[in-house]
Amino acid sequence: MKNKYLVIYQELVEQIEDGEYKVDELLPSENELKETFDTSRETIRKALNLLSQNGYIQKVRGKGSVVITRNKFDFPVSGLVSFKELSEKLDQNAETVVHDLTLTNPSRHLQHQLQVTKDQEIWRVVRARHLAGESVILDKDFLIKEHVPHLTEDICKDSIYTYLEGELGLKISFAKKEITVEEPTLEDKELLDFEGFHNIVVIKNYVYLDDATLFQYTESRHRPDRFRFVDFARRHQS
Amino acid sequence: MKNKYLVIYQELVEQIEDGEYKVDELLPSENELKETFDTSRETIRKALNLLSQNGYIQKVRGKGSVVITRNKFDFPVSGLVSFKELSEKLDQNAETVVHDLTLTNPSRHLQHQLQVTKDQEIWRVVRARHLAGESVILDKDFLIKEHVPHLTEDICKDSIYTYLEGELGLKISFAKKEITVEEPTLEDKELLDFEGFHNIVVIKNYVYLDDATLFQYTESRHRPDRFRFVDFARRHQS
DNA sequence: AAGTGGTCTAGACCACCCG
DNA sequence: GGGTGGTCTAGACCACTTT
Repeated sequence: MKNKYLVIYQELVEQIEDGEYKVDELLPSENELKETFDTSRETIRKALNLLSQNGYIQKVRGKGSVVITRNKFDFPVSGLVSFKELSEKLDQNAETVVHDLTLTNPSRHLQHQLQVTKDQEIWRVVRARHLAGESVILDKDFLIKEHVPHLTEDICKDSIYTYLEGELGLKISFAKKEITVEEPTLEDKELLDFEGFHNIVVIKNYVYLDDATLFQYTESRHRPDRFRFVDFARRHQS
Repeated sequence: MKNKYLVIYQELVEQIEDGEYKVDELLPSENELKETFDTSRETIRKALNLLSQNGYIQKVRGKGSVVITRNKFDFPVSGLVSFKELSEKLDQNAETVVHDLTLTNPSRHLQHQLQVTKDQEIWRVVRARHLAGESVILDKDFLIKEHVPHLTEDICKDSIYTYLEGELGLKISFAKKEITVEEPTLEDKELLDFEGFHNIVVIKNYVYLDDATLFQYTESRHRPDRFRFVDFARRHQS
């Protein structure tokens, strides 16, 4: 509990989710909130901007902050979410099978994607994700060894992210994501239950650390029926 | 040219894109920028936060603002982009065929999606988008007549967004987007050049106005080879 | 006219990084 | 220790909506 504006943000999120402020209602004005939280208006505005960015409110000039609908199906695939968090949200029987966990030198393609030289060692992790008894997602992770000296099958079966952020204290700050639909490869057909599906959804992720260094490249290959992406785009200035 | 922080933002974007600041280099510090732009630090910070949100820089505590790579293929499909802007970016021969432009009463499904009653009239617009001579995208737009009294084929052939924002002065503020992969419908097969493709990428858009009212529901149906989505996700606080 | 959010200012203290 | 970005403050003026 440090940052005032974060505390205020969390407090307001809770109140909205508890239904204390309903959809289409107005939040108290910034001046009122300033008083109730005993702070300055700019700090209140920081908290409100967070609410706005995360899809809780829409600010309207001259009126106030309107509470808006978060879609029912609004689970946050948008942004950075690991399979572990995701399967917990979806509340399904989830299992992970590790097919490969090796140290290699990067191919030319990977050298380019990860911006490394051919002499830097790279972890290659291939995992199949099972939901409701079917193998539906193939995750291929490539991590720069320099940042991740150790990696075991147990870590990969659980969640690499949890390990990186928890044990290693690495701070992941942002990711660039590219989504395309492609023909399945032989590897896809081998490791996934494909049953007559003709395409595969490929999500390429470039993951950056807090200090702006690129350290991981991931391909997450989804059977099309098990793919859904939700995005929340706010219009900014030109 | 009004908002100081926007002017500063645009100035810095230009300098970065012109290569005055290169990838992995630091921008001048906030205090220096404060002086050069003759303003306060908070205003500089507002501009820098915009740069950060739009993927130009990564701020590192104790060091400065690092310029980061925008991928070469980084055309902004992320966020709200109309077909017109998109085809201009891609620099292809683009054409739009209007297949339907009618006023109807909403089906039960649409009543739900648009949150309207069955008595409110709705524009139904169906357009096929042609790129390089092939019909590859099917756009189905549903607009609430209350907000858009007039609509002509010419407007639809050009860009509905341009008309709404330009002529009508409507301000679009944000959209919720959902991407899935589905089986093509008969309509898809009729109106698109499908040639052996087995899936279709469906992008459902819920578009909101400045005052937080929902006014449009759109389905954009892409042939899989013509679909690509780029996202830039920043990790925020818990 | 009163109230709302949007912008801008000048100053302060802090946590962090680096030489 | 000096510089950096992160947070917070108290106050000001503006554009907009509502009564």
